[in-house]
Amino acid sequence: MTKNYASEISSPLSSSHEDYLKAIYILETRGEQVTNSALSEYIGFTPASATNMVKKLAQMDLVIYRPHQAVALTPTGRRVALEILRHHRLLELFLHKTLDIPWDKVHEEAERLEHVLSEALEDAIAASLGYPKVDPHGDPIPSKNGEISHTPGLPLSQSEAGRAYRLVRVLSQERERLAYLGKLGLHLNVEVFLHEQAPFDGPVLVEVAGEEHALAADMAALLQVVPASAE
Amino acid sequence: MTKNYASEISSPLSSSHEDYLKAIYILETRGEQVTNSALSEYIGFTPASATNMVKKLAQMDLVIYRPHQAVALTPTGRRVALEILRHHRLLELFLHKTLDIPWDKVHEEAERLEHVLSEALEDAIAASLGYPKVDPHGDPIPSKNGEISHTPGLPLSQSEAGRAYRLVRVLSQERERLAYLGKLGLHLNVEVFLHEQAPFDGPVLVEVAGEEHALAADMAALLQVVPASAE
DNA sequence: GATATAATTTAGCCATGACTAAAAACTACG
DNA sequence: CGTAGTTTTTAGTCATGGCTAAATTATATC
Repeated sequence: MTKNYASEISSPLSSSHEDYLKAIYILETRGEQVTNSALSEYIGFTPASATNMVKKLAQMDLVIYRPHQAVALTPTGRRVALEILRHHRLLELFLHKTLDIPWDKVHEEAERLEHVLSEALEDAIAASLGYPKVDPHGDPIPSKNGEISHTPGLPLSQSEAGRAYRLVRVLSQERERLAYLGKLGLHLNVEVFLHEQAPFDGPVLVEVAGEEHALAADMAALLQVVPASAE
Repeated sequence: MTKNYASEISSPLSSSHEDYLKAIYILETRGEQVTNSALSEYIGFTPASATNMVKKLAQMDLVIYRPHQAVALTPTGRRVALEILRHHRLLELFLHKTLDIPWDKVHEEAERLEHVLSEALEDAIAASLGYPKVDPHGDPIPSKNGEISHTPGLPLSQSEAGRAYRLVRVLSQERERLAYLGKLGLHLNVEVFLHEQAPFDGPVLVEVAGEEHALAADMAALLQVVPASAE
């Protein structure tokens, strides 16, 4: 299991370590405080287990932990998290483009593969895809040295009606949700026309590839779009 | 970690379980008795650890274990071993053909990936490669229902001099050895002309792509060839 | 067939990373 | 500002799968 972590890391990290760091990273980017309960709920283990692991990560200088406080990644911890995220998103795109795995299935596959991806394989995959910037859901792929771009786009639910947009990101990894969107033709980079946004968080009427569909408001909130005219 | 094991298997298997079963399978195919020491040496753990695991595998009806006797796979155990071997060899070929990973590096990569390959991914890979029969070293790929073919071919070291042969299999996974062979142009299916086999296990003089090379006898013994004229 | 040597197994230890249950510490409200 | 309720931590358990050291069993030789 060849790893690429910042050379500062002494002990090798298990998949568990990596999963926790990735989870903390993702929760951090949501802007919320990474409380113990948020973390434990996200990773699907008990709060006691989360505390336990967080303390270990703190000993390795991957997170900053003060009892009863929100956890935070250290720079090194963030590097590790971003490397795993890079693995994950490169794998998602690779599986999608090279093996035609549908976008609603790539997440769970990548979830397991990301921990056993060598440096060499990561590079080969990135090269074979032409050093891509986003995965099949529009999530940005961190660069090899831990930089990550901000994807532009606003929620469809907050966009002006009567205009055309391009779908640039879907903020969900849920299989059923993605499968549903896919069936409507709502793939990445597809053009959608926003007919109407019903008030009081009512359904959103969109047209995709000539067909009209009504989307639940919270579904539309997950669809990040840019005006279709833009570039 | 979606698994494909014969439905008879109750508890899920860890990578360790799978590694042991694969090791036992490989040792069995070598014809030798799978003693505890042979097994422990092959997998690189202590004999005590091997005994321990073999007893667990016996409880799961994956191997037959009688103290102080050679271990043997049960039909179910063989199915599991063959499935992992299928994963391994499909992955080797996939990495080699799709990502241009050299044949001397694919083994160690596949070694980690084979345990986290889902059924769906296995199928997708097999399909994308056109349901191949052998991996980049000429090792046969077990079929989905656990059949495995016998590769024809005889050791180059035992072949008649003055004739042309085609390399159909290399019986080694050692990185350096494979890298060396690759440098000489000795890849799978390449044509070689056997000039001379020096007596008393002396070097073997071969011609590959116009160049002549002297191979150590034990190296030549690992090269399985068929007469070049054959089909 | 006794005994030396080699192989195998047993017994017991350790780290990992999950868990439950109970204790402790925060928060918020009356 | 004290107490109820929630969150977090602690303490201790368990299974896993390595390990070492010691006991046992097989084997092989005289």
